[in-house]
Amino acid sequence: MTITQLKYVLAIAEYQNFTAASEKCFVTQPTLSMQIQKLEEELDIIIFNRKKKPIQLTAIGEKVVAQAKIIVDESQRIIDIVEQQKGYIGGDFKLGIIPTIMPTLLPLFLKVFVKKYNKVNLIIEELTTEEIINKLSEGHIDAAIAATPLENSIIKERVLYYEPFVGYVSDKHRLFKNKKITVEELDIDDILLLDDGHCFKDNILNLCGTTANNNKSFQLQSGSFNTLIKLSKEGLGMTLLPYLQTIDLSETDKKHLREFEKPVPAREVSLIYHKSQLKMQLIEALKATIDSVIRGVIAFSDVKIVSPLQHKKAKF
Amino acid sequence: MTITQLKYVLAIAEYQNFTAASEKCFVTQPTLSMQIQKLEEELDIIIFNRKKKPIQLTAIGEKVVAQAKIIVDESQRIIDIVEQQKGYIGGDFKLGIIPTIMPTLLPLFLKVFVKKYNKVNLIIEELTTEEIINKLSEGHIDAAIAATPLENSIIKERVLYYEPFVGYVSDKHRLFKNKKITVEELDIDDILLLDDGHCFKDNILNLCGTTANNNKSFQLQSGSFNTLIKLSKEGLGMTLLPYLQTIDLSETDKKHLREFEKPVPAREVSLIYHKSQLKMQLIEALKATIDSVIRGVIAFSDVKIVSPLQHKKAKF
DNA sequence: ATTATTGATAACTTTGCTGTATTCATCAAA
DNA sequence: TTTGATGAATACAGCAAAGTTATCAATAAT
Repeated sequence: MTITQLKYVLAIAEYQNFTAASEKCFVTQPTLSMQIQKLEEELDIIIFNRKKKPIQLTAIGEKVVAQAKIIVDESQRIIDIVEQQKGYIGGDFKLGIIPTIMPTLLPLFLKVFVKKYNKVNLIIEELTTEEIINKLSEGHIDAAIAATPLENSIIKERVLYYEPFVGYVSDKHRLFKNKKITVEELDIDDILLLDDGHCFKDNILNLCGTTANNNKSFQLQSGSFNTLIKLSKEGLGMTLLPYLQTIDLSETDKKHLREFEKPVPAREVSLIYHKSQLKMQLIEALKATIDSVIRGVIAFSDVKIVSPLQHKKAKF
Repeated sequence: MTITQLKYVLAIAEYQNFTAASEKCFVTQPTLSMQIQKLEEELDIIIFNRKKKPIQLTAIGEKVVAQAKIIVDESQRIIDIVEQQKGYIGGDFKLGIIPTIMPTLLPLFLKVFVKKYNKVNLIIEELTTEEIINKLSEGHIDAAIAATPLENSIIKERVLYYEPFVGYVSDKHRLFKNKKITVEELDIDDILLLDDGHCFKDNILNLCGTTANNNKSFQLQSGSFNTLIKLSKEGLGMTLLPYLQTIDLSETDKKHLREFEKPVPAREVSLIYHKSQLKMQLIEALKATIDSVIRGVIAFSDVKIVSPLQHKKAKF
């Protein structure tokens, strides 16, 4: 049994296809066939049921794959440990970021980070929370930035900051006259929301304690806050923005912003990574960088955390 | 990096000698030299300091060895998992037992166990608690039976039974007239003890709350309970026996036994194994066997646990 | 100074992984 | 039923890498 064989097993289990897996492993398909056969013979078991299309794991195959993941992870870690000891911060670092954080947070830390850690090849991908969870567990990304808590046992979370929600209210809106707004004054039916799939939408639904928005006069969802702001100006309702989205608005737009009364509802934004804690020194370096830049932008204050998990309020 | 290389690293780290390690790995010494060099080159570190005699681990070598242990353990486990899934209970099983348990417990379960699990090649070794801890952590034995708790973080414990202490009192002794005895009546200075190194001796010292026995009129220690009994008969004091030692005594000897008042002081006897939980199915099988035979011999009752750790009373 | 011990090196053998080419099995469509 | 497409297994050759034997070099012990 070799680590290479175990990596092959994991690749095949993931792609459910020898040929596709072989490409990802940078070997030919017969190589995989042979190595899997050897491993199956050595352990005297059958890992894959090739009869089914696509190929399936046998019951025992499932267990072998689970253990193989541990072994491969731990063997990756030995390199990690060595580099940490050498004090070297470098190599590829794949980071996923959810769409509602990406455009506002990235400009804040990117320049600082790549300058400080110029040996790191940072690869950033915009992903939904769901995609992030999948890619983290498969090891396709090393870490991600998302709204938390996720309550996922394979993922570890390190809180970066709490980002308050801010109301954007058109001058025709009933709340425009108020200097500050409260959660109780919100009416889910006149709040413009992002597309399904954005966890920021779920944040707001949770904030309002609503599960569905059936009794709305129109159904209109957008993937961009700019669109929501424009629609709001047209008098189609108000919207809620995460704080970082508001700092670059024009002065005229800023007149439409309404902060919440304390405790201000906020989302928790965290750096998340696989529990196996690979690339920890890179993750620590990234967290330190973001911590340092965010300190000048968001002041910690009296906030009330709203969970991104659908229909669930965060316990705090 | 291969699992084989990591095994070589572990062997060399353990024996601090390439030649000795090579024998244990069933390869020649140059093989080890070359493979270690390859690994060191791949990781771009030096694992062993060959200048010193015997060879020493470098700082980073220590970390690599620790991680290598994890990887090798986990890769061993994959075989374990497969066999468990196949429902196969077999293979070598190396069991250590402390001297004060060995002669009394072994006859109780050995026959039953080897008959039921005839595919298992049981290898039993009489070892002190200290030797057991060393051998367990090095992986030289799979499990052991000893007095617990040990409070060792790499060792897991499964309690088998609580074995009461029983006094053996000669007819000239001041306690002979009593039907039952109490801890308070004991005088450490007239109790005959086993050799140093036997944890049963430490049990008794803890029981009496004594750290040393300086003010004794004579120094006489033995490695066998039979000797202690004989000396006791000579009027040289009383002694304490673990319950299982008493059931095979002659009828005359039994007249000298004095049970304790409840709560009866007792030692906790456990099946212990490495926290990595290799060979779990065998360990479970052994525990089940011992559980079944011990039930007819020791009735659980009101006991007070005495710790085997020197100068430390067990919290319960 | 001599001998013993022990790790490194060199030359050579053997094992076995990998790639190319091909075959085989399965399933779906004609 | 035949045919074609897809995807895994097989055959075989080439080569990289692990292993062995023999020997050297360095250090420690007598």
